Amino acid sequence: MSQLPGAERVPRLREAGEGNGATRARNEREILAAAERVFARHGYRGASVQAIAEAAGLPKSNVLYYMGSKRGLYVRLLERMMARWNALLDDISVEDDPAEVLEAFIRSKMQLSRRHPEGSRLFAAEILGGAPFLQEYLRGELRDWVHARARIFEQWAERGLMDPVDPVWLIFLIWSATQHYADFEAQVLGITGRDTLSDADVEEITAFLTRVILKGCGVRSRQAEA
Amino acid sequence: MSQLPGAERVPRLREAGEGNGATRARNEREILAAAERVFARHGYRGASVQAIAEAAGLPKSNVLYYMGSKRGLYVRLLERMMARWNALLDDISVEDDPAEVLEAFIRSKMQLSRRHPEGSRLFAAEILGGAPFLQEYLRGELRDWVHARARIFEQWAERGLMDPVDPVWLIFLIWSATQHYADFEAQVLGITGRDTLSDADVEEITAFLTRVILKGCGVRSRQAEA
DNA sequence: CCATTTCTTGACCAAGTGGTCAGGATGTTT
DNA sequence: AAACATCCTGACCACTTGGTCAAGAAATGG
Repeated sequence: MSQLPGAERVPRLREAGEGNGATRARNEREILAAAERVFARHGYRGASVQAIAEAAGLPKSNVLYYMGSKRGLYVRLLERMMARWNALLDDISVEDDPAEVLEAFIRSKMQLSRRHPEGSRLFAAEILGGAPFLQEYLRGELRDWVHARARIFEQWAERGLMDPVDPVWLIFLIWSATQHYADFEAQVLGITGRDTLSDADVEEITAFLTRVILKGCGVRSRQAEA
Repeated sequence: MSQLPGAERVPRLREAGEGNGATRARNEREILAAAERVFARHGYRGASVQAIAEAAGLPKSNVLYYMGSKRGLYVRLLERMMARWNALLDDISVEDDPAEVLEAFIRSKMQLSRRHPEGSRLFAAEILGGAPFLQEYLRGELRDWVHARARIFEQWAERGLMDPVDPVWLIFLIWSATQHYADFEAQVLGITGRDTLSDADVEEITAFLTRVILKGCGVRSRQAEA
């Protein structure tokens, strides 16, 4: 009795000339992208596998076939985002120029937010909810990452290349200011009355942030040490 | 058949000496507080009336009796938060001292995030999800609020009291930097290795932000105009 | 005292949840 | 063509969802 009408088989049309295992890759990509959107928008609890499946244009069972479970899918997305994160500003040294490094930091963080706004928001939603899946990462890897860079900022300050500001607060300042344009995009667009941020806008914001933050920290640019 | 055992009436104990209508007030307060926590943590979709009821220590039906619907409850919380928002930096003029005003702005925004972290996160979750309930507010009221203040910053710049930075980006910078400590609390605590931020921490952060941002914008303090 | 209004809450409902599974479709190898 | 592995998906399951409702409990007013 519970047979839906019109449920006869409609064979999935396949883009011409991809008989190989490319289907799997394409479907996975599609699912990950769709899931990133849905999780970012509604959080872990608020997202439904059904919604993700619809966004990816696949049946729910298929999504679960590829990804195993909702939780597994979510974790995989977080890991992908963390990998992008870790690639940021990976090698700096006391010998580098503070102005260059800080500008590169601001710029690359800004571009991460711009290139992966959904991933950025996914991460934000996870933290907002108390970081149930990322506790370990925050207290481990990321903490080390921060303190390694903080140490370098301190050494720069000691050498008189910038003001002796607290380097951890400085990192948070840069994170928050750049993250803002992904996470609060709806607010930024609403207030500025645009419907997207252009490349030129992003460039302008980057320049603004670089200028204010570098000046605010008294960074002396391109000078040899005494 | 579906009768749970142990479901006999357990009369709700009532705090001594509050026979009046104080019960209603107290229950409402309890529900709003619980709902703010749950919505902040899980977003609108991810929050369940059941979870809110449990957090408030009331049966689900009672929550719905007081609040009408999940949506109504959510909207009421948003409105409460917007009211707190609007009270911020309500009257400033070109005649005021930029340094004082900007510091007051940073300080009061910081304290809003500190005093109402759940409300802050609730707001963040709403924006993160594309601001489905706040579109109008963002494009109306809040936009006007921002542009009114932006105009004043511009006039200060014209009078040489600060650098000619884009005032809207400046407001976003202050918002994001302060908001960060509520919204990303889990991250801040994880990285700094604390389990709460003390008043002293907040004071230190406020001082840091004030110093960097004011210096970064070249704000000249307490000077009469030419 | 009774009458009326306001509160309170378990039972219930249709719809949606994450996840399983059987069985057919498709692809690959021989 | 036969054999085997992989892929795909509708039907189904137990459970949760937001919301309604009726029946009773308390408070209030005369």
